[in-house]
Amino acid sequence: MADNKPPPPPSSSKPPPSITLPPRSSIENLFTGGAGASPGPMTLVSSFFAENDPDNDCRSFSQLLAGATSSPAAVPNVSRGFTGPAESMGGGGGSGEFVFQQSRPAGLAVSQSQGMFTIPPGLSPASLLDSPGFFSSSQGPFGTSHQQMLAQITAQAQAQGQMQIQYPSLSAASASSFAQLHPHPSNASLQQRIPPPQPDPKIMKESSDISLADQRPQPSNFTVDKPTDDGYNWRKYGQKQVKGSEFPRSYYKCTHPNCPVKKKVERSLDGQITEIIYKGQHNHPPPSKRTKDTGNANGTMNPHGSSEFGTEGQMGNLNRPKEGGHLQESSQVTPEHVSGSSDSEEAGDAETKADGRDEDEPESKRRNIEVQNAEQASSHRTVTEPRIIVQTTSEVDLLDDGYRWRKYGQKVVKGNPYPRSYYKCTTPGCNVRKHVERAASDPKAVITTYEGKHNHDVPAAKTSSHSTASAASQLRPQNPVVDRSMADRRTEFGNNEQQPVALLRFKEEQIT
DNA sequence: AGCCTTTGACCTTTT
DNA sequence: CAAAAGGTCAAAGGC
Repeated sequence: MADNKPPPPPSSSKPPPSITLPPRSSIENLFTGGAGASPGPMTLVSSFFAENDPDNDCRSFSQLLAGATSSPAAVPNVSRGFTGPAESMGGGGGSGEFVFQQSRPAGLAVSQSQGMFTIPPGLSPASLLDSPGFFSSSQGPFGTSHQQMLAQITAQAQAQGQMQIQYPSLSAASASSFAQLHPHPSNASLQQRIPPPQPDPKIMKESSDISLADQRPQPSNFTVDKPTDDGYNWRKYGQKQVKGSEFPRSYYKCTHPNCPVKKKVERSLDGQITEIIYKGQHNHPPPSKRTKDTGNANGTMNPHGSSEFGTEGQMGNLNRPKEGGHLQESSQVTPEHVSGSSDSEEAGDAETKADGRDEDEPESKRRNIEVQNAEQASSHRTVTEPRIIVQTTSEVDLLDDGYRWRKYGQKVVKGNPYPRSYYKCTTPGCNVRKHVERAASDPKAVITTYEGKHNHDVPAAKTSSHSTASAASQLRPQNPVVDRSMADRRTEFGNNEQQPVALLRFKEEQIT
């Protein structure tokens, strides 16, 4: 503590960064709850989805997507965008319960206020990490993308001030693959930075049911000694057993003087990082010569990079000048995220306020917490609750969740030229379904809604592969839609030009 | 010597 | 207002 003295209690003064959805009327509507009360996670979700229209689910998503992706310009405000809603989110209104077919959004992992990214159990982290092709060709252009993605994710986390990355059960595999992919020190940084590949404990718990756990690779692969090694230097200042989690949570602070950034890391018993939550933004560049860190990353993957990205506005200066083109690219590519996510809680306080975000800080934070709690709570093994994932462009690859899907329907939703498609898990006995919808405004933006929980492991990769590729390939889904979207994204990445604004992906899972 | 981790206690926030 | 949970402090010890 002495090191940095974060202003007052972090929690109180810092507003949670939020991922933002562009302030769209529709979105607002969604959130408009009415009551001003701070919405609980559920409420949040409910609000999120609540709509009058019977089709609302669809529309909501579409709208959301539209809002999210539609105007890049909007993106920058995203964070704030949510703010509005957040306030209005009150929930109440609708509170209603959002009913998505049978599912109820219970645990919403949306980080509206904070930027929380949750990768639902069904989703393979691998997908995250790997993009079809990306991983396999880790060094190829796509590889870069992949890295960028990782960096972005991490960055967003930082940028947003608070990020939660959860990895689904699959993650293990992916993680391992990931590790394999990045055996080198330089890569190591990635691993460390992206400890994420590890399965979310919560999810794991939940999913343990799912059994993906079985597939978990040896933690050793991705287990990072220092979960915290993300390019910055951290000092552990506490550890505690958190109630909803069977795993202890460790608290880290950036050792850089005056840097308010904190990080909470949860690890499974085997040492795998199950969850990392960043708070605040670094107000300094990552230690270039991280002695400790293994290679940190060549700048390319700096996690901070992420922060940098994210913080662009705030930390713009710090932005990494050259993190290999990758970073820049990514940063460029995802300014939106950044901006959107950029809000950070602590670090960003001042900035945040400056942004205008503010005011709700406490609330937002609270909300964040709620959301998290909700997740945790929901994450119990009992059920998989629906999760909403907000992804940024870079995360597009996430669409690939590693499972095999068969399209069984398609429908055109009003207001959206793109049909949304219905898929069923092809595994016998598995009733999981998934709905994929593209944003009207941006076909690249895809909302995926999952229903049910897989009762089986992720199908092995059809093609085999090597380590690196393998993971990716394994996870790679065969979902056409996914592929398409991914393809699109890839294209984008390849071009580095498109910067999709924000890709929102909503995933919902429910246990029967 | 410096830095980091560990860990029990204390403080803050939430319910 | 009280209890519970989360988060932080700070001394002690290790590397």
